[in-house]
Amino acid sequence: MIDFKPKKLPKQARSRASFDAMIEATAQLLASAPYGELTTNHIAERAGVSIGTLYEFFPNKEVIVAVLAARRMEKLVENLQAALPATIGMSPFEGVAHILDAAVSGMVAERALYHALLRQIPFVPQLPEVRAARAAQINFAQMIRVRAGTTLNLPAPEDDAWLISQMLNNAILEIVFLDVGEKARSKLVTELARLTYRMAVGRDP
Amino acid sequence: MIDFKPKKLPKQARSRASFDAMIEATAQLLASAPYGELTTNHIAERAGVSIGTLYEFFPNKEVIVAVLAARRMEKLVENLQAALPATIGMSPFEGVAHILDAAVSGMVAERALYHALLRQIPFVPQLPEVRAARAAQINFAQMIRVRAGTTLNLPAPEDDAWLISQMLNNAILEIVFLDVGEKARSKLVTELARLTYRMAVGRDP
Amino acid sequence: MIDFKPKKLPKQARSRASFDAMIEATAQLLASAPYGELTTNHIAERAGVSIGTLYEFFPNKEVIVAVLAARRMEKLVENLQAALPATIGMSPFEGVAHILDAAVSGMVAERALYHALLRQIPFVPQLPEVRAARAAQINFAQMIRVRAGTTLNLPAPEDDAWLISQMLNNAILEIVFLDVGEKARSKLVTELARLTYRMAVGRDP
Amino acid sequence: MIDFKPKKLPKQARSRASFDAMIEATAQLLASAPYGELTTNHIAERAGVSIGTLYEFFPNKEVIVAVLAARRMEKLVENLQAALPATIGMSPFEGVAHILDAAVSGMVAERALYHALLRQIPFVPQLPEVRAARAAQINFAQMIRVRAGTTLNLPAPEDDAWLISQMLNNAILEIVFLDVGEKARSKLVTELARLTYRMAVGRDP
DNA sequence: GATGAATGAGCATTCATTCAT
DNA sequence: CATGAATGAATGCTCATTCAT
Repeated sequence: MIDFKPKKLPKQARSRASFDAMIEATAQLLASAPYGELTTNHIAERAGVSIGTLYEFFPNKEVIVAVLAARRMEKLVENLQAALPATIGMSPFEGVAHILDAAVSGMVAERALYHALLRQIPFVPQLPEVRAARAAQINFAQMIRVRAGTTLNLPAPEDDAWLISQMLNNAILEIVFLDVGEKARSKLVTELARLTYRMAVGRDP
Repeated sequence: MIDFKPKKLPKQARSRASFDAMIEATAQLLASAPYGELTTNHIAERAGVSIGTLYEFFPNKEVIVAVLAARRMEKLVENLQAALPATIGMSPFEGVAHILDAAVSGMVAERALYHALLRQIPFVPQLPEVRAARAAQINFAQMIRVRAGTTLNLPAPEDDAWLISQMLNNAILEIVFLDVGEKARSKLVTELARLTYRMAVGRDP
Repeated sequence: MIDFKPKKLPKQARSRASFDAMIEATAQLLASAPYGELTTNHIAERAGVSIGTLYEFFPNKEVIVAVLAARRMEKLVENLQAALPATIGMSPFEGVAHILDAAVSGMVAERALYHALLRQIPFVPQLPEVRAARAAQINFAQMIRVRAGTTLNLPAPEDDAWLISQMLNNAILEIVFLDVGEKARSKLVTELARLTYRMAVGRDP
Repeated sequence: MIDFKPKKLPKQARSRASFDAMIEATAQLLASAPYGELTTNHIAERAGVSIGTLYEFFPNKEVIVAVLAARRMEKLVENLQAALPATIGMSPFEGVAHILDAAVSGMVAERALYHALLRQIPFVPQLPEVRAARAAQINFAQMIRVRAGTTLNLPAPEDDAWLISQMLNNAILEIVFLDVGEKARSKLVTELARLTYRMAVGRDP
């Protein structure tokens, strides 16, 4: 397996700035052109560093993308964890909606980037950070159980859980990728929560 | 927008054979290596024609891929239409399961190809034939109404239909991409049908 | 082991010209600058072909050099074989001198090239054609036996033969590399023949 | 001509250590990979100093190699001079063998390094220290005259001396480069001495 | 003295595409 | 219709060297 780790981590302030500039340059480029057009020279140019500097920090192009993906995913997970406490007093349905909204909100601002990252780059979905984020997003059982009194009703728990998590992950992405206003998106999230509740419990909330 | 049409369509038998050979060579190559490694020279070589001949038929690489995608998607739609009559006497739940199974079965044999096509190539999901196939696959309302007596129960019909279709499309793909045996896949399809029924009707079948 | 074979051999006249142009461009460049400064782009430019054409024929830089070395070495062997018949009526001493002269004469015109090839490029001495040429050059026993009546007098035949062949090969090269006139070089060749006779027979011719 | 001198010579103990570390790091690297793969960054890393420090002492890469070559050659000359006294009571043949053995023994332990230095690096053979070492090694006349009573018998003294010295130098190197045991090498040295005696005197010792 | 981040010219190599035959 | 030699812009990456700290 390939090791998706940077060559060296920046220690000094100057390095840190260059490192971040390269990551963010990559984010910008991926948001505006397909992965196939991403080149290390463009990244360096956009970041305002020389190509040599880029290779001081990253052993190859894939690692830059991997680090970028990992960063965004970690931020996403933090968002979700930050959103959890607020669900304490909510009904299961409201709780799910709240979490889904957090996931969607965390990505809409960089729709194009997430599309490139998660739908065009072969190795990104395999990255541990990406898998962790998917897992965090779709622990719907936990979301629904937050409010006691509601029992899950899954005839084939393993399969159902896997299917629902796949569907939620993809639905979240599709909602994110959609080019609509804030309000329409919000409505979709609410409906997604209701459909999720139906899938999990077998009746309307 | 780019025009994803071949330069000229083959009329004579010999041309037809070359044309098909190139399309199928592309399918083989995409099934065994990521899109980024697909080259026109390899396609021509694998197809047993010269690179010059390739450019007689196709204006550029993207069009070959687009034609391949369109072909596969059209075949998929035909599969689905062929599966419809058999659902006449079935319950809604059985009908949905039958259609979903037809969709999955139509793709498993070329899992890797469909993965490359639908998850790695930026422009493929936008192709009209691909959109048509998605639409055909997920007209779940039609599937369920096939059997009279069951009423759909969608509080926000537009949004719910869109969401369910997205989830079904992606779930079908995830099931296809999964590396498991025939039996496990079949069980997943059945469960997917149940979850779909729950989403659409609000209770178990 | 690496395969030092060209990608494809030129068949048509046009190809042949390009192929030869690249080999000879390499010879010119190696004659005027050390191996470390040899670049494929320079070779292509000097040969008047594009860099793409170069890689049509050669899989990498080393192979071009290997083909060049093989060509020169084969020519050298032909030279030696052509020089053999003339030694028939000669004394052993004269015969050796004649062969050595053929070897030296075959290289002086491209002194610098042979220096780069045989003294600076790690893999060249291992090439089969180079080894064959060394073997052909120094079969001194055969040279001396050409004239009957003279018996070799080697106390440790194996070691002595190896040592004499090494010394002859290197002496030939040193004479070739020397920047002196035709006459001085010729005198050195004659003396080398005498010393060789002494080594092999143990007395003056 | 390029000046193969270090920028500044180390005066203090600490500098001295760094200087030596860099030279010896270069020796190690050259012994394990061809000259083309030698980089200043690797030298600094292996020596445990920063790349900046390297350029405090050496103006460029070539000079490091030149200093290394000079060091080794000077050591070789010292070896030879140390070996001379022992030849006083020997026969000419024994004396030559003794000196040749000293030359060979001085290099075998670092075969690969001497090969890189003397056969792969364009400028090394031109260095004054290298030329001096070659001269010291092959003053065979002196070796043979050490023992009175033997007269050299060289018809063309100048040419013969030059030729014999070239042949000896190269034969020594070939024996050094050879991958054989101590015993076989020793036998070759003895035979080389005999052949040398034959060349110089015209008969067996 | 010493450091090491930064540089950028330059290298080997690829590949979509053209066009003379 | 078909060929395949030829193109050359562009890519990922290296490494000798500099210079602000």
